[in-house]
Amino acid sequence: MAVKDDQLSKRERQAMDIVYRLGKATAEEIQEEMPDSPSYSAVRALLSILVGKKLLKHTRESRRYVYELAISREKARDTALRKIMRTFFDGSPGKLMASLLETKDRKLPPEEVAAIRKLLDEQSPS
Amino acid sequence: MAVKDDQLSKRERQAMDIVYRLGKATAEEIQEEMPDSPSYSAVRALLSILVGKKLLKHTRESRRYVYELAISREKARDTALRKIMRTFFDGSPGKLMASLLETKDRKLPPEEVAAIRKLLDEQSPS
DNA sequence: TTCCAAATGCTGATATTTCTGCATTTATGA
DNA sequence: TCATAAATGCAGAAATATCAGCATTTGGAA
Repeated sequence: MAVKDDQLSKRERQAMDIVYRLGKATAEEIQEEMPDSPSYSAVRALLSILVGKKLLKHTRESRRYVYELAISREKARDTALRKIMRTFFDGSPGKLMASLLETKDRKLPPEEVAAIRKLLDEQSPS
Repeated sequence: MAVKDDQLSKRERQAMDIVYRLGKATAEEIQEEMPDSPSYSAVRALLSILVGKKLLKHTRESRRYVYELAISREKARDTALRKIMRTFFDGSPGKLMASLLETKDRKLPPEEVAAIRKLLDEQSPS
C-alpha cells in the first residue's frame, strides 16, 4: 500500500499488512500472523526482500531483529485510502463516508459522531 | 478484495482492481489499464484463471468476451473497507472518517457535507 | 571465559505465476 | 457463400516467488 502495493507479491503484501497493523514486529510474530503460516526460514527470507526494497527496516534488539516500516504509517494509510476511493468511490471521500454510515448494523460511539460533526463544521459551517 | 484479497497473485489483484473500478471490461481494456501492460495473450490467460476461481464471469458479446464481477461490487467494497479499517484504524469507521476529514487540502462539496450530516443525525440525533 | 540456545546469512531446490506462440473458432462484409 | 480479420483455447516455456536446511554468529548464563 505504501509504495505500489500493486507491485508486491502475495506473501510480501501479507507481511506488509501485518507490519502496518502492528507497527513493529519480530520475524516470529509476523510468522504467526501470516495466513497459512510459512516456516520461520521462509518468513525471514521474505522480510529480507522487503528490507532490500526499502519498505521495511530492521534494527537489532539485543539478539534479534525487529522490523518496522521504512516509510511513515500515515503516508501508507493515505495511499491506501486514495486507492480504495478510486476503486470503489469514484475518488470521492464523501461517498466513502456515506457508505460507512449507511451500513445498517453499524453504530458509531457518540463521541465519534461528535468529533465528525466538529470536523464537518470546519469544512463548511452548518 | 472480494474473496481473500490476500490469496491472489500480483497480476490477479491488478486485474481485479481494474474490474472493480470499471464494472465490466474486455480483455483489451484490462490490458491497457494494467501496470507494465503484459501481452494480450498473457492477460487472457490471467482472466481465465480468475474465471476459474469464480471471481469473474465472462459473457460473449457478439465476437468477444466481456468480463465482469462474479460477486457483487458492494460486497467487495465492504470487504475492502473492513480490511483498511482493521489495518490502519483499529477497526473503527469513525477514525477512518476523521482521517478523511483531517486531510487539510481536501474540501468536500457542500451537498456531500449535508448528506453526511443527515446520516449522522440518523445515527444519533444532535 | 566457556558453553549453548537462539537468532541470522546464504545457497539453491521447489512451486507458482506469468507469459508466448500457434492452432482453432467466430462473426462480419464483399 | 467465402475470405478475412479478430477473437479464443491451450500447452508448455520462462520468470519469479516461496521455501528449506545448514553453517555461522550472537548474547547471556553458569
